[in-house]
Amino acid sequence: MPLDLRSLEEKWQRRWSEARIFEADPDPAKPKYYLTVAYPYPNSPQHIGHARTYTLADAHARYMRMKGYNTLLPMAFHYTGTPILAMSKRVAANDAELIDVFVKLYEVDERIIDSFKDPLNIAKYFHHDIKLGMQAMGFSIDWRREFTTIDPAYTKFIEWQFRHLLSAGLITKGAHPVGWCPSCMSPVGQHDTKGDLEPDIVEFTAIKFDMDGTALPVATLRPETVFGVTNIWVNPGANYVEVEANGDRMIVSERAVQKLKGMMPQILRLRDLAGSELIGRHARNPITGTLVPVLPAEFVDPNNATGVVMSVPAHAPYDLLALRDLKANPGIIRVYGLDESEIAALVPIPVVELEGFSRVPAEDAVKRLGIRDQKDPKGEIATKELYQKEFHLARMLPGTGVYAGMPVSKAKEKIKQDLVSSKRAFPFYEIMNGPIQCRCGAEVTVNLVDDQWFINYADESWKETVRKHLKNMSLVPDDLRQEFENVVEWLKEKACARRAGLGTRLPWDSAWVIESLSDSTIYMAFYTISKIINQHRLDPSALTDEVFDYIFLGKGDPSSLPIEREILEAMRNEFNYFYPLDSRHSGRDLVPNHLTFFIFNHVAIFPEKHWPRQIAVNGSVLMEGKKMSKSLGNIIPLHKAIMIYGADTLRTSILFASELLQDADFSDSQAKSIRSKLLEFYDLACSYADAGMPDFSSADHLDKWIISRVQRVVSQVDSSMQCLRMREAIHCAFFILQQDLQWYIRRRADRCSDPRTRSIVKYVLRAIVKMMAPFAPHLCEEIWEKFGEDGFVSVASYPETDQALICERDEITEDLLKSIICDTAEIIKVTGISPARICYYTSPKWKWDLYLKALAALESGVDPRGLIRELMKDPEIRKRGGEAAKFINSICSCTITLPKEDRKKILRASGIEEAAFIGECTTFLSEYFKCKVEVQSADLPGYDPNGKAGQAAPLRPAIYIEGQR
RNA sequence: GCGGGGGUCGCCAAGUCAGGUUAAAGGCGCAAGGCUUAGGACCUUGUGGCGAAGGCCUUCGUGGGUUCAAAUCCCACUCCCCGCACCA
Repeated sequence: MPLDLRSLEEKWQRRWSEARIFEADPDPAKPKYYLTVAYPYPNSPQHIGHARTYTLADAHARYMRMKGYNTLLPMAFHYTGTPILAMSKRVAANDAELIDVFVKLYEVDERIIDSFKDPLNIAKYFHHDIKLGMQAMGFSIDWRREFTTIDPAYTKFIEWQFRHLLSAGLITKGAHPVGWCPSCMSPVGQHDTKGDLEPDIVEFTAIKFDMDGTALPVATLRPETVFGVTNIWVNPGANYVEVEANGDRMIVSERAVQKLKGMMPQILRLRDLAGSELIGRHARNPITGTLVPVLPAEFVDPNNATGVVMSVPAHAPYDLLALRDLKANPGIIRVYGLDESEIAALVPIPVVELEGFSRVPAEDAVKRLGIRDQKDPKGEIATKELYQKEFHLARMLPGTGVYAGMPVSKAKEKIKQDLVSSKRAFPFYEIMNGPIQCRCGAEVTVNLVDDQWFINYADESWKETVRKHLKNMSLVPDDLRQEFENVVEWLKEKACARRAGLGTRLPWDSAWVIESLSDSTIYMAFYTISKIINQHRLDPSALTDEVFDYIFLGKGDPSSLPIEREILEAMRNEFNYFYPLDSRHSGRDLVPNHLTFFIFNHVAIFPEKHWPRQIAVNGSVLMEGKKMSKSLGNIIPLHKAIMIYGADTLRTSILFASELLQDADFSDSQAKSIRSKLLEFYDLACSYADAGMPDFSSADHLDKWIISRVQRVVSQVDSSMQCLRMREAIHCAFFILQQDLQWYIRRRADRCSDPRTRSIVKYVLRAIVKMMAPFAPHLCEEIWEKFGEDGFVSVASYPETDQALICERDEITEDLLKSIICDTAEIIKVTGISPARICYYTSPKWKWDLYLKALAALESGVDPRGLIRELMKDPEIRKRGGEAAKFINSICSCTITLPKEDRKKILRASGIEEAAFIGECTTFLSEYFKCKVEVQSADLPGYDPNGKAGQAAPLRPAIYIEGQR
């Protein structure tokens, strides 16, 4: 009858919970290990991708627990944010697409979907679902510490954190552009738009050219070229509007008026006018004072930015082309009554110099690409190319005042700042990937929020502290260090609050809700006290700043605080015991934000001794080689996957799929194979459950070999686990060691039921069970119990290597046997002989001497190039002449390529009694090849019809096979 | 553009930092044999090419170079993925 994995898993989950083995309390007698994983956002069920991070952390926790640490792994739920709110709005609006996702994909009962109009119900639903999944996966979590980020106590904690940041001067306020829905009157993120488009906001500089008291704001991405303006372009066929904005009069395109409303509080529409009305008028360049004409150009897009463009023909291909087109078209000049001579006099004014280009780089670009006129689509390419080259490589020319000589990349920022601060220009924001629609149907605009709160991650002294601490932190894997260092450098102000969503209100400005990446930076500290808050149902109002100051910082007088002294001290004690955090786990997508914020906030709030020690990061999960996505329909919800494969299989498969940072490819066939391997292992273990304790003193060669292998594997797996190389750990503990065990059993074919053999097999199995317990804990508990062991394997001690049980000589000889078999089999295969008699000739003594000499020489540092010469020095060898020279040649190449460890091993064994050993194996060998097997020493071979004995080398006996082809 | 990661023998994937355990682990798939009434599972073997003796040849994105020795070190090129923020 097949083993019912699910009920077995539930049984052990129940027993763990009853025995409370994963509940960790401070214990001064034991070293602690505290690790956390990023808590989930409950807006959808978790899937296999989420499971990877959690399984990794859990296996890590289980390993540390077995290593003797008082290990704490807590969990909470991140309710903060807007996506849940957005979903509830869509439910309220009866959005069929979303409801379909809930019902079909997430398998939510249709009857409760109506309750999802309340965002809290969505969060609670998936919170429950995710928690059940975590329990079904067997995660060793201390659930007494669970909380959500909208619990009043947590809210108090976040308020405390933010007041600290504020008083440390790390909170700033400023203007910030956001994607905005004018109909919903709220900011839009990716999840609020049709097609889940993230608005790509780009900042133009609108430079005000004065035209008789009314400004023409020319929008540009290249404000540094304002020195080279020859004219202004407007589209004669477009509609323009004169408006009053902040007391300024200006003329912009019809479409730009709407956009301006988001950026300026007061927009008054004065009059409409056609673009053509502007043609022929003149406006003054605010930086050079030059008066330039307004001219017509079709390439000007009234839907882009202000719809008014400055013309810099020296550096902008379109401007150059449009000017050329106009000059070549006297008809147009006449239609608008323009001054032909004035236009003829307009020539490019160079502003920057670019190596490899003439004074008018736009000319070069146009020529090289063979662009005809302003309608040619290649103009776009030329513009991009020139923009990039000039931005990175060009310098400002002497005619540009204080900016002369500056690289363009610097001058651009500087000029923009100067123009804006002197009110000669203003920033104009445009959505580059637009038009984007809000889910409500309205078109998304840009809104300039001018009272946005920021956490100032740009603060230089803060960064410096973070840099220093980062150097002391362990990063797993360390490959990520560079990336973290880069992120610390790039980080700027982070908008830390929004107008909507679930979460904690800013304590000093209740119109704002702290957003999710900002309220999740130091909550690992909160777990240490949430157990006590939950147990005592503490009144959140008692959690004052002073209380937190005392618990987390040791500040203030505890007797004056509004919490019972005993409870207060218990909280302080929990924190002091478990902090600092020993390891923080998360997916690699959180490196540029959460994980870095986590370091920043810790160093800002806590004293140095409580700064985090380690970050462990894992890659994501692919399904059958493809990225998981709703549209591909290849997202398997976790609870479904557990039903299909079982928790142990899932855990092992995910961790075995790839090493830490790589994306792990989950495949059905791989998982099924892991499951059958686990079941097979269970069967094997059960059949040895009643074996006795091994007696190492009576061990023979083969026993010593397998015992030695166990030591090697244990030591390898232990070090793999330490650096979270779980794939490697499973590989060695489960696959490699089991292969060795198979070999052992096969070699013992004749004496498999012998009690000594059985006790040795059980000894190996016991080690595998322990090493596999972090990965397949339920199955391992079951075996552990069958083995008659006391207690849970989950809290048993991790296996240790016993150096005294490593037997190098037995390892060498067993390897020798395997290589003999391999060689013999190859000869049989190639020659097609069906063997009747196999003779082995072991190496003569003089070859062994020479071999050891070669090894010793290499070990003492002799250059491989000089090895032959070194060996030839020996007079004994020279006496042997050609035979020796030939042998030396072959021995050199094989000793040089021998791994260092093996060289040492063979040297330490200083020779092997090969003939005696192979002699012991003849029964096995003749069984293996189903023929007669004999061994002779090549020193004096008795039977050697083909003269093979001369080929014998140390650990490489000569082989002679007789038989029919 | 800036930054990060990656291209390994059908697929997945170790190995690269510390060059020689490497024709290159392991898993999957495939094939043969064993077991079985059969299937599944399991065990053994094979899975670049050639080979009538354990060998030889070619191979780790491409092209060069360093070295007694290169998947690994250096240079150039090429292709793919991911992040760039207010959003979890």
